Amino acid sequence: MTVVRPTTEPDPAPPERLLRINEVAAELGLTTRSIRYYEEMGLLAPAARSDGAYRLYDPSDIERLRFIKRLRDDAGFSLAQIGQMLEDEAARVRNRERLAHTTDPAERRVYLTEAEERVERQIALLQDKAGSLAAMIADAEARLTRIRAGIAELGDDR
Amino acid sequence: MTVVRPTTEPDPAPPERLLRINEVAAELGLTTRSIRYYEEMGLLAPAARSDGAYRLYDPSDIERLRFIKRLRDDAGFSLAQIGQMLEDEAARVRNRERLAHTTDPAERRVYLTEAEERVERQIALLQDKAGSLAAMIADAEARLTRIRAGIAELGDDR
DNA sequence: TCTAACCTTTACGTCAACGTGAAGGTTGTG
DNA sequence: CACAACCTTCACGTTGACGTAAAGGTTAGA
Repeated sequence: MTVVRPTTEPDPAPPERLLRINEVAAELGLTTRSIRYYEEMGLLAPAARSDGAYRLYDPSDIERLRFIKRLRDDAGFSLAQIGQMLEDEAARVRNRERLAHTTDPAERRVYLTEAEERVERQIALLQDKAGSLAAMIADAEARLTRIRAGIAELGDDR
Repeated sequence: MTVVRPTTEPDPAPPERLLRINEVAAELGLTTRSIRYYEEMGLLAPAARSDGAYRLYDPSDIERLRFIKRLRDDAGFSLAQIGQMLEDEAARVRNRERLAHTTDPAERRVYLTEAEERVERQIALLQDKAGSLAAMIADAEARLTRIRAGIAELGDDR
């Protein structure tokens, strides 16, 4: 697999606009308070601050927040659990810095391998939850079967 | 007060012992406070009260509580959501009475059909949640694939 | 009948996950 | 440069889901 590297860099990258907290909140359907609270709890840190200390979020922050919201709303995890799933934020920031400032394959490999392990742990937790949900569905379906058997029985001895 | 053991009577009927709140709590791994709170919130009502107003729970109450606990712990539903899933408790009590006091197939059919509908709604809600969980797992697996592709890429161009 | 171990209701305390000001600084558009 | 519309950091309020203690009644065994 050979990736073609353009010899002259015409910067095809998008403008990479940083969003302020209210824009992020509106896009994700969160409140600014929640976002700040998640930061307090160590779930994320904005990519940057403006000169006047405004929080500025990059696309990966948005992704992270979207993931947090789904964990909270869809899976029903507590923020503490989510924090464990997202793992050490400080390590993430350090890794982001290192990845941005190095082209050394060895270092990049370290970052990516750590990320791989984190995602694997996430999947394990999600699958655990999905498993117990599946068990509940199976239970409910069994009850449904019993109820329908009762109805059929009534129908038989009419 | 000697308990008669009539050798002549095979006693096919189960003892149908009613449990007090602490016995129920111990068996289910809940606190008595939680059980009383669920009652306050309208999630269940004990089958009976003793002369001295002790709460007395029958097997179907235990089943219901076990279900509540699983919805709370495994699926992460709020008590309000659980209340919706369990639907109108008063209707359940009325139906229990009616089912106990009638052998009329038509009436029994009404009770069972209502139960069927309730269980079907429960299953729908659970499957909805399971669906979004599955989507999250798929997402995570996609990210995992991307990360592994990145690692492979590093391995290739060395 | 007495007593320990239950139970009752009432009521205030706690913790997570925010909501809601207050008091003031920042941005960018006219 | 004025000013509305953002943003900042406190800091206290609220809601859900209980914990915990108080003051007293109930049960069952010795």
